[in-house]
Amino acid sequence: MAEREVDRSVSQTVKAQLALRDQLLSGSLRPGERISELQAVETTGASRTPVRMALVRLEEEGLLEAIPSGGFMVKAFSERDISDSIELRGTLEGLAARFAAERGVSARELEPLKECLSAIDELLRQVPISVDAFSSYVTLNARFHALLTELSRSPPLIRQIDRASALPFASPSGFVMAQSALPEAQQILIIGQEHHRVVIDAIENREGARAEAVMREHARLAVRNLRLALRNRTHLDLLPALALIKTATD
Amino acid sequence: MAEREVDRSVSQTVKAQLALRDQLLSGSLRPGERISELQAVETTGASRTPVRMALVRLEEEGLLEAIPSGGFMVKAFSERDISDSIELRGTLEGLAARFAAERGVSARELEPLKECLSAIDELLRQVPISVDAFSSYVTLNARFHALLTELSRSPPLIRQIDRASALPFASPSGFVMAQSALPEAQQILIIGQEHHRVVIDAIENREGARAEAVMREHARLAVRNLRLALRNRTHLDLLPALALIKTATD
DNA sequence: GTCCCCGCTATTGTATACATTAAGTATTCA
DNA sequence: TGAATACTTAATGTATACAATAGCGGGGAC
Repeated sequence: MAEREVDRSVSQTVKAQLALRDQLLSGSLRPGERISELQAVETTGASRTPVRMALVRLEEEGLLEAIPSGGFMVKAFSERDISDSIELRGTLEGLAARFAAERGVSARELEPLKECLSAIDELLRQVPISVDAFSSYVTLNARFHALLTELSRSPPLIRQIDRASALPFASPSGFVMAQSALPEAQQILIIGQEHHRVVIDAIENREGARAEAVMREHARLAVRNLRLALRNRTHLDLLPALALIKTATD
Repeated sequence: MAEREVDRSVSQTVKAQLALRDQLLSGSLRPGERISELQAVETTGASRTPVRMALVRLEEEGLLEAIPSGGFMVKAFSERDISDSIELRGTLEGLAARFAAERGVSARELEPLKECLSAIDELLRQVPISVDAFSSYVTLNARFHALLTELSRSPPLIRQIDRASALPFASPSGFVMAQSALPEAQQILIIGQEHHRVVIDAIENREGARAEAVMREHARLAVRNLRLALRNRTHLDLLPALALIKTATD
């Protein structure tokens, strides 16, 4: 094994998993396509054992599907699969927000959330918003949702939300990008930001039901958002995750 | 490899996974305990590769936890972890019930649900209920919940509910058993059965909100149920899954 | 006597060889 | 000529050998 370059800073399994996920989300591998272990070995640089572990993990993650006769194929999703996933995630986040409100959260714990909020406000002042600002928005929004989830203090719930978000298309923030040039885009971001504000307020005032309701509404907004994006396919290239959507023939 | 008996009817990976899960739920392996690959190889009869695949799957399933320095340990759960898991599952089932109601379900699809309902009614007529009848109840109840989940016609949601149920303690039916001899037991089963009846009615009448609400209430009943069971520990041996609960010192 | 360092051992992470099965192709028979 | 069967091949499933690392124990020095 002279020529195999081995990077020992991360495990081969993790390296393979990241590489394969990249390939999946970038669209190098088409939905329904069978994934070849040997090919994966070549493209990832790891050997078969770590590659197989990565494949198992990606299957559990929901990006791959086991073929009964052996091996794995790239999973394909319908538009409804995706909108359901968004709603599902919203439902779980609603539960997290309710837990946070009911169980109580100190002002100190809410601080990072509020910082996120302000930072997003800052970005949204730009009209129309630039691509760079969008990129920052996506990061900040993801951070906001992650922090909110943490406030539930419920490891099983946090874990489950992570899994529901693992399918990257379930990330509401992602879809926004697809329509950055649409006139409705900015408006949608502003409504979403309003939701963020309300959920913090509800948690501060220990209004569990209100906190839950607004997060579910937030997800419904994201679903409308997705529909809009799919009707205006011009910017879909900004959404690598959508490579996993089934083609029209399905 | 003369003496290793190989059963070719199922894959070694699946065999190892089932065997290890058995060990976890039966309490042979204690929470927090590190799991030895070599030992697992001996007890399962599979070789290291399939054992490792099984360990990865069990980690994704939530029964094991990866140790940073390598290997896996048996995950430990607090009482709140478990009650949160039940509520989480109820929330997802509520969404499934709502989807079923909103998207419409034919009378023919509801038939199996109603059969389950009647069968459970039959069992509950026994007062007090026998251990055998309990066992049947658990099976039927699980079937009812699975069928209900299917009605949502949402693969991502079904998948997620399966995962939330994968932690077996999250199965509301399980906890009932722990208190089969308690005076409150029968009453709880009867209330649960009433919930089942209501959710079917709500789905038939396309009342999404009502269908969702009753499933969430159903989960809250299961949580009360769990608390009751834990206060009356005499029958905990009926609940192997609870072997995973952290001991009092945690 | 205690603390630190070195080396050993046990266990995991990785690579690869071997077994088995499924799919594709060619050949033969009807 | 078409269909069925057998053979070949390429892939996955399994087992095991090898490498690296972390934890532990002993010994030495301060």
